[in-house]
Amino acid sequence: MQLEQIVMSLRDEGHRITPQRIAIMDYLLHTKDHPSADQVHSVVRKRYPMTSLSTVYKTLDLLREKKLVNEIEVWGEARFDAQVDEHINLVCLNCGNIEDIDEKALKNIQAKIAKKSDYLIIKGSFEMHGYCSKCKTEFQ
Amino acid sequence: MQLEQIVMSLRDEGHRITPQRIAIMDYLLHTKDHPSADQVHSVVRKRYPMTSLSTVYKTLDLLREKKLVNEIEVWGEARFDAQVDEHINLVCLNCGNIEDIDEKALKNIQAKIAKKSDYLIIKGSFEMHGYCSKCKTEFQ
DNA sequence: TATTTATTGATAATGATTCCTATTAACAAT
DNA sequence: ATTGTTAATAGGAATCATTATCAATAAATA
Ligand SMILES: [Mn+2]
Ligand SMILES: [Mn+2]
Ligand SMILES: [Zn+2]
Ligand SMILES: [Zn+2]
Repeated sequence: MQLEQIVMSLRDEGHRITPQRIAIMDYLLHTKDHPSADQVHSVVRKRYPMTSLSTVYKTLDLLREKKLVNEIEVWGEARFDAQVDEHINLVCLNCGNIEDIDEKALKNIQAKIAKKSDYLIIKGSFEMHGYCSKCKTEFQ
Repeated sequence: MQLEQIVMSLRDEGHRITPQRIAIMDYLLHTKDHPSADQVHSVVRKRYPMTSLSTVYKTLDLLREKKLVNEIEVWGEARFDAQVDEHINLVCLNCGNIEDIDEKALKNIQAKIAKKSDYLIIKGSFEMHGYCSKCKTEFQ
């Protein structure tokens, strides 16, 4: 997804385009990190020092509503993922680094569950926890 | 797992067996709910009014360390699951109810990922979010 | 029964997130 | 280009689940 398209679709829906929103969206679109709200704030601040943490939270909310970012929780903290296609997040129990893994078998499982269960399924979230390549030696 | 076995194993490791711990373990072993710490506290209190929330938190921590309960996060709140075998938790987006689904294909996927990735995998957690049978009519 | 010390309970501290509100600024209309 | 409307922002307070602190209590063991 391109920044320009997102900007246009937001404008279409009557949202205003602000430098803060552009800065936040631009960062999310170009990082493979899965940053927390605070990390987003720190990074965006370097270029646009007038951005407040409140605004970061509200912008992330807006982007989540528009399904432009995905939100996952790690250790009681929200982490944001610009990759919105269904995938598996590998979370490092030591450093908190998150890596994406695509696994097509996921879709099959989800479809099966959706049929089997009484629930009206909206979305799935699959995480695996362990130690990343950098950390696993420390914990052998 | 039986209460008696758990009690013995805790005692073996030098932990003291208190009425509070027994009450908490007993409740978790016999419910299919996925209660929050606060819910555990409320329920246990009816039988053992001398149980504090602090103790509930500390006991849940202990049980998690011993891998006797599993912890998942829903809406920034921890929920505890006495079912520790790998399974899928269906979370209702409206009422917060959680239902278990067994899916043997999960193990295959996890094994595959463990090989494919650089991570040393410790555990997986798979959730699906939607509306339960009671709530889905309201949201059509 | 006395001793040891893990556990408890009450409450303060923490920290991520949400709420509040005066001020600012995007943008449509003039 | 200017104005008016009102969405958006900044920043500080409030919220609330969880963790930390520590004096009092009670399991375990001899
Ligand atoms: Mn991801
Ligand atoms: Mn479960
Ligand atoms: Zn790591
Ligand atoms: Zn429901």
